[in-house]
Amino acid sequence: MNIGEASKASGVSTKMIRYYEQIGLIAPAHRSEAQYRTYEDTDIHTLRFIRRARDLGFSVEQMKTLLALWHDRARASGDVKAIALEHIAELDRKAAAIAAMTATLRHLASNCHGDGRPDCPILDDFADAPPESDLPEVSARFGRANIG
Amino acid sequence: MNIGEASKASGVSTKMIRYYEQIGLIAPAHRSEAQYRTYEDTDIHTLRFIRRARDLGFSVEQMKTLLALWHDRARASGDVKAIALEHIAELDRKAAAIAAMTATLRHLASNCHGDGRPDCPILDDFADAPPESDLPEVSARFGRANIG
DNA sequence: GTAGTGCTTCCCATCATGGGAAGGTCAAGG
DNA sequence: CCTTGACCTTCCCATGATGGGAAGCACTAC
Repeated sequence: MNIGEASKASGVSTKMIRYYEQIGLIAPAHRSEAQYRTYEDTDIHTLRFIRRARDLGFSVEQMKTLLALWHDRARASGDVKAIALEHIAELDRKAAAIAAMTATLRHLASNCHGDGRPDCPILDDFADAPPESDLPEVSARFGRANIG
Repeated sequence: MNIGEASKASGVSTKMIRYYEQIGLIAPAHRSEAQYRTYEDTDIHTLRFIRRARDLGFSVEQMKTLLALWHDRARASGDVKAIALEHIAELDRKAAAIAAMTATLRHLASNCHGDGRPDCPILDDFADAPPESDLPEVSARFGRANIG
């Protein structure tokens, strides 16, 4: 199976398959005589594993660990669960950051009549809200939310 | 006021102040004889505005528009509200994507006894879950969630 | 044998942010 | 007056995961 077929079968783009190989997430693919990468069913299985983990928001680093645990038949399920729980906690933190943003924005928007008049509480808030040091809020605790 | 003081007064790092100037989000600062950037209170006001918008998750492009509207005394509040609502919708989409991930992960983790035994439903799911085309789920609708 | 598709590698872009080097400037204290 | 240290300048590079695209082979179908 060439890389294009492997991509279709796994749902991982050819670009990403090559990238994952380059950074060592997956082993270098076998090559045909013409240096084409070739993939077996087991490789597709691995790629699907990666796809699934990626869809659940795991980073490449986490996937490296998960793949190692997957290949280690003697691993402790607690090790896997710990990674999952840590990731859940991280996602919860991001969700909380987003929720805080939307709550503030919804409040501001609800006070903005949103018609042709220039008066706008949203801009007023942006211009006059106290700097974050006054409120130990989300952005202070979690840093810049890289969710944009 | 030099850039360091402006940074402390606004909560925007010196690096980012220079960057915002470079990409045209803010006007080039006045310079001292020694080419040091100097800032007035009005500049700090603008930087705080940016800081606030950034903390609420707005992109640089959105901030550009918001700043333009802020400086336009004749703007319609509806224009501002539209941007805010669109941003809220985007944040809600991301929150939904995160919620879907955590729901799945929580379910998998709850079925994982998480002790020293190797049996692990989490890895089993990763290895055997059907490819995403079977389920028109979050990742398919919203693309790769860049929330990681 | 040629057209078209697929593969290869290599470089560049994203977005917002930080790190760090090399060198100029300023204020305080000896 | 000169040194020291803190500050400023510009320039380059890195992040993480992903895509775009070019130049050049390889393969397939007709």
